[in-house]
Amino acid sequence: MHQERQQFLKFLRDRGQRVTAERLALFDEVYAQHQHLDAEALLSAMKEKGLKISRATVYRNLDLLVDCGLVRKQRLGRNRFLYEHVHPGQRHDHLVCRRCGKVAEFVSGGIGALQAEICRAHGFDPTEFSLQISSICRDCRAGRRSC
Amino acid sequence: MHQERQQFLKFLRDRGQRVTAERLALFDEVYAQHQHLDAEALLSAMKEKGLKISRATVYRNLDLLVDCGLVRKQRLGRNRFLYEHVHPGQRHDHLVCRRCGKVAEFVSGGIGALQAEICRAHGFDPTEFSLQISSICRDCRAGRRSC
DNA sequence: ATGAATGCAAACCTTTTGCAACTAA
DNA sequence: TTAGTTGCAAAAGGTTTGCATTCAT
Repeated sequence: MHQERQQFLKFLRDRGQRVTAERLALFDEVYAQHQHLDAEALLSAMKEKGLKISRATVYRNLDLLVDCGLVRKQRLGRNRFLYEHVHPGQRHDHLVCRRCGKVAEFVSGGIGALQAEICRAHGFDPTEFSLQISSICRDCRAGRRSC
Repeated sequence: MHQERQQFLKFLRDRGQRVTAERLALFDEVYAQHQHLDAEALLSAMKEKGLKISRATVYRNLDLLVDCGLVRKQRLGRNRFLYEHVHPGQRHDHLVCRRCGKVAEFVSGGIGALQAEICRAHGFDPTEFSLQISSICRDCRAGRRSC
């Protein structure tokens, strides 16, 4: 995480962008959380801690963290983008419930190779893919409203 | 397609819903197209043909076709839902460019089995999944704006 | 000093919804 | 006749943007 912070600072310097309190606070918040987060959740978590940051700044800087390679941004669940900090080494993908939007993670070595192959066959970058499976979760199948 | 039309009519009758000109026209349009479509594209295609249908009716009846099992609805590309009519037998999945939203289709037997396994392991329905791989397409990698 | 970043509110885009008018059954 | 359907326009939900102000360098 210290290394990631360095990476972020270097990224900013290299592009002539500024190190602001808001950027550092957002970085910290993203690394403090270990689930998938949407921008709104991040914003209210920060406000609850008494940090002063606006919605626009959260959105703008999340995209900056994505450009920096520290954060993955994916359209998961129903309508929102979810963000998560990248875990070096261990890649995982997502299983999303089509009905309630619940997200589960899975790791599958086997699928990785097949995906890369498919990307290659269609001219897509085989190193930058992410995989998402949509289905119906147990709770929704059982008709529970809880999920 | 005649069979699908019958299926649709039966579906409506069974649920006590009505056969309207708009519903039939939308059905026809969805089956006339052989690409992924969003609601807006469908709407303007129909307007161009001189058909009278409103945006709200397009959205409402696309969901009806989904419920009927004739249409797949997926969040692809950047912001929109794309719809496609189901091809019986041959299932395919989608490769989406993260940058420009281009969608390619692929068929992979190998991945199907792995997916079902993953769904099962997490309590998700292994028969109703759909798979989506996001990556960067050739054109975007080349920095072309054309894509 | 000055160009970049922020906050605010308005704009945006896609999808959904309330309601009065219409129409299939 | 009457309950389901339509069209319109407004609302909703998430994200982006314009602009004046503030701030890092």
